[in-house]
Amino acid sequence: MKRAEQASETRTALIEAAKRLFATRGYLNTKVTDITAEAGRAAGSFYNHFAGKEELLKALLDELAAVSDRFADTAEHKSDFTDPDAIRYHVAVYWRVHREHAPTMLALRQAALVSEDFARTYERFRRAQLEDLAGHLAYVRNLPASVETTLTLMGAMMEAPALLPELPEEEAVEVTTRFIYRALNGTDYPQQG
Amino acid sequence: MKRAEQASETRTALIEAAKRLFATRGYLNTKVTDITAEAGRAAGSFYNHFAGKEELLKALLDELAAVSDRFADTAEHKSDFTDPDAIRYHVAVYWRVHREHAPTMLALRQAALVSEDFARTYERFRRAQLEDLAGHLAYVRNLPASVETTLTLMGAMMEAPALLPELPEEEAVEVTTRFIYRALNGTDYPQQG
DNA sequence: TGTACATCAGTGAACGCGCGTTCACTGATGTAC
DNA sequence: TGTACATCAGTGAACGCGCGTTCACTGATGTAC
Repeated sequence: MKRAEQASETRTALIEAAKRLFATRGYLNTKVTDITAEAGRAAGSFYNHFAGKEELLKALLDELAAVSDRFADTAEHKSDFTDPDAIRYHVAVYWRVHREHAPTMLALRQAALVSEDFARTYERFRRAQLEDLAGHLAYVRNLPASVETTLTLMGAMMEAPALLPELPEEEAVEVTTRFIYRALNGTDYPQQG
Repeated sequence: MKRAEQASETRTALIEAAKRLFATRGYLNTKVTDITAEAGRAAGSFYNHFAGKEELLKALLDELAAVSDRFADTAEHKSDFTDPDAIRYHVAVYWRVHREHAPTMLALRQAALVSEDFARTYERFRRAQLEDLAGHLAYVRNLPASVETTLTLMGAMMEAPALLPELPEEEAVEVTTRFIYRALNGTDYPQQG
């Protein structure tokens, strides 16, 4: 095997091992040596690839940023939040990104607790999230509060499908959408037809 | 000064110091020696009063439980969540308890990340919270989802005032109430009559 | 009330565990000629 | 193609820092007589 391949295989193995461990026992509870053990490498090997656990997390965040951008770009999506479909689309995308990258998100949230630096990063992610939603509220006639405040509350609700693990994905997205729709518009879904 | 007084004064000083530090730098970031330093005592003194940082947190949780019970008992409150006042009352109580005990709640959430034991405690708190709300949903005719699911979403929204630090308390409670009212009932507030 | 001893809160230096990180070493891959 | 040397990924024992926890000591309060 070529050296470069070898190195990149180990790097990937470390990242995947880290994700598995972050998902099961959390970022703060995972030691560097846990990661190397899970990846089947020697402890020292870790430092050939990352300066420390923080740097590994930064690598995970880079992955995540790439994916988010991809989503943001593609979407030729409905804008009007008086239309349930427009809300549902955003809830679904948000949920899929977060579920796919659950270990990274969880690690980021935990890292933010003990590191100013990651706290800022987390805040930046949240803001970007909200800005994406901001434009869509302009269509709504009868918001429950100011745009800024409504955004904050709505942003919190976007996490809701994660709280409903016992429901099938589609249903979790649907009830979250309906909850948000009602809160934004002050009515239930419009009659079909 | 009597011995018992002396001991209880030190104990209190340690608890108050811990709360201050938990609030500013978080539970996980606070070391036992930080607490003793903040309280102006020697490091060893801590262990005359608590077996460790965990035991101190348990003492804080006992305080919190006492307060919560007191609130639960007193309240001869409105039950019908088709009435905005009933929702507002719950949002306000929840918010006041959480704000007053913010350092404890934050510590509990952080401790839950690294300890199974505290994770269970946190879950018990959350459940108790939801059960208190459950009875009130029976009045609502047109819930956005099943009672169980609606409860979960509503429970998440109860945290909302904490996300709105720039608003005065009353306003934060009000917008949260309105958001929840709409989501539950599928209409805006009823016309005043 | 006074004296002698016991108890106990508080002290802080020292100990030791856990874990992150280093580093001398190995063996395989790459390069020069 | 072959040989000699250089480079580099990976290894794991060992080192050392940070911090939780202990413990012998001090001095003040409590108790016995």
